[in-house]
Amino acid sequence: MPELPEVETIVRDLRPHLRGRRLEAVLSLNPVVLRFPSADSFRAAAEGAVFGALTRRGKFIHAPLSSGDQLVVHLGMTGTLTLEEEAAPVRPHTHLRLRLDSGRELRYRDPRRFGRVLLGSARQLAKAGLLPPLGPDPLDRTFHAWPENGQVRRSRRVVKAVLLDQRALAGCGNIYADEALFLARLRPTRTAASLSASQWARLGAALTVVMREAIRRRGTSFSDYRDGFGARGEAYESLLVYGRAGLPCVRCGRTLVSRRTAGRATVYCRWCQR
DNA sequence: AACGAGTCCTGATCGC
DNA sequence: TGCGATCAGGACTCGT
Repeated sequence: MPELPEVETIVRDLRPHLRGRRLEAVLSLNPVVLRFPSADSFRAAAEGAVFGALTRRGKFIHAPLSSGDQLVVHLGMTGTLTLEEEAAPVRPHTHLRLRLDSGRELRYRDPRRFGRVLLGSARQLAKAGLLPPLGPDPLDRTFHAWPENGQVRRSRRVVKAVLLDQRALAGCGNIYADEALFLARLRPTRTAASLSASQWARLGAALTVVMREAIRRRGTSFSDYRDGFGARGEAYESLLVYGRAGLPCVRCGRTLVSRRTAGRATVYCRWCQR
C-alpha cells in the first residue's frame, strides 16, 4: 500500500530516467484505470510528448509533459509504476505501457485497480474535480507548524482519522499513521481537540521522522509495493506497530492490541500510548 | 460535522 | 487437497 515514502521513492527512482525522454507510443491502455480524458484523447495527447521532472504531491505522482499537460498517477492500494526493458515479460494487471525513446517502457500495474491515471492541464484536471485539495506534506520545510489549520486542531474526530484525511495531511496512510502515533506516544482514539500544543508538535515531528526513515529504507514492501525498478523496499522490517498486533511492544514489552478505528485496523500499545 | 457502511477489486490466508 | 469465506484498504458516496 504505497504511502508517501513509497511514492517518493518511486518518483526519485524514475525522475532521472524519464526527464527529457520522448514518449513514443502508448502500447496498451486499460480504460478502467484512466479517469481522464478518453482513451483516444489520452493517446493523442501523450504520444510525442517529452517528459519533464517528476514531482510528488501527497500520494500523487505528477509527470509534466512538454505539451503543458501532466500525466498524473495515484497508485491506490496495489499500484506500481516501473521502468522496464521492452523485452521484459508483461505481468498480469498491467494497465498502461508507454514506450520511451530510450527503448524502455514505463509500466503501470495495479491488480486491485484502486489507483488511477489522469492526463491533462492542471486547470483541466482541477476543473474536473480530479485533483482533490491536499493538506500540508510532511516533507515540506514548513511542516513543523502542522496543523496550522485551527479547524483540524479543534476537530472532535479521532486523531487517527485526521492523519488519514488527505485534506488535513497529505501522504499519510494506515501504516505510517500507526507508526507516527506510536512514536508520538498518542492513543489513536484520542480526539484531535484533546491534544495539547506539545502533543501536536510531537505528532508532527513523529510524522516527519517516520516518513524520512521509511524513504531512507526505500519504502515498506508489505505485499505489492515495488520501487521504480520493481525491487522491494526494506522498511517493513523496521515497523514498530503496524502488522505487529499480539506481539510485544518494543518500548515496554506489553502486548500490542488491534482495534478498528476510523474504519481501519489500528495497532497500538495501551501502556505507552495515552 | 462526523461517523459507519457500502463500493470498487484481487490475492493471501483461514477453517472446514 | 481444495474450496468457499474472510480480510486487507484509499478514496469516494450515501445514509444517519
